[in-house]
Amino acid sequence: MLIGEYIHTIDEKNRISLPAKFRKEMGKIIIITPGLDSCLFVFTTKEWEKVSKKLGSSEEELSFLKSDQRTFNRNMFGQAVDVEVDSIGRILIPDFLKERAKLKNTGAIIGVQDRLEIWNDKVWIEYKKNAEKQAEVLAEKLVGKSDE
Amino acid sequence: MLIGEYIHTIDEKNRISLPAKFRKEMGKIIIITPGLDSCLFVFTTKEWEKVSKKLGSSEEELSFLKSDQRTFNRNMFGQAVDVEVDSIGRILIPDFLKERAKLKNTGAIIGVQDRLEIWNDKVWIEYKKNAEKQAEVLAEKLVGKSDE
DNA sequence: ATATCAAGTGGGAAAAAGTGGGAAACGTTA
DNA sequence: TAACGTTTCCCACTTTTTCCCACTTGATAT
Repeated sequence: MLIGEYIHTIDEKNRISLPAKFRKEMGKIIIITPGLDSCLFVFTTKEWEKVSKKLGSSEEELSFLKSDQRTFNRNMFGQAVDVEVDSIGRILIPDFLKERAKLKNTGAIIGVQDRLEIWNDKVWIEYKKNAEKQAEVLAEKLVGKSDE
Repeated sequence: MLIGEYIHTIDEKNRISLPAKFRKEMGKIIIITPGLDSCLFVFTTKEWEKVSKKLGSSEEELSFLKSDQRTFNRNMFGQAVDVEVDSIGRILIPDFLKERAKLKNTGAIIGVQDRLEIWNDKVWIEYKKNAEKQAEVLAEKLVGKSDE
């Protein structure tokens, strides 16, 4: 399971180190796509197959989505790239994806269960503040459940 | 069952000793996550599996399509970390969690049934005072009127 | 009281992770 | 085909993390 948060440098060649903890699980080839909330999603090839199957399959599943999410889904396929992790664990972020997520000299790499997300680190910090508040409510449910 | 309260040092390398009484039950790998009331939750891997399963990103649906789910998952997984207990019973608290719980040089480690909590010890002391008062009030309610 | 042991704390050295950059390989264009 | 810009590969430096050893303290037993 991919968990945790790391701030890493993006160098002049658009390379960023995959945190060592994630390398084994991510494997040699990864898929980067534009994500929701102006971050990038990073999938293993295996996870990507699942995702693209589900997104592509039934119209019903898509029907309840908002229009901007539909737009996102189209982009997701069109803008997806497969990238090879280099010998010391770095990946190359194409310019158009870098711009898309407004990435600059540093980025936050987040483990979210079975995908990674890459954020502009400042945007991430801001996002987190709000997420905390919302999460507290849900967390109470969680703790309650674990006692059953 | 994990019970009791201990105040331990957090050293310059962000290490804190797991109280000896907790070590056997916690095992070799533990999961730390943000908890309620700005403390940290510490789960055994087993307990964590339960918890993360209960959240159940439902298999049929892509969890990242819903905004609330994204927020929750980012907080839940992105702010969690798995840590190995070292050979003499210490764990390492990542900076982002240390900040989140406002931990300084010492922390309170509390056994709460099947998880631990790590608090800023001063905050913990304060919290306890209130908890005591509330307990008295709640006890009276329980004994007195059956509903409000 | 002293020796012993377990628990907690601190810190140095080795190893790993992260970062930067040069040079070879590739491809494109004039 | 030569010149130029990109990309890829590899090496080297720096920082961080991990591992291990040793000291301190407090409780227990003799």
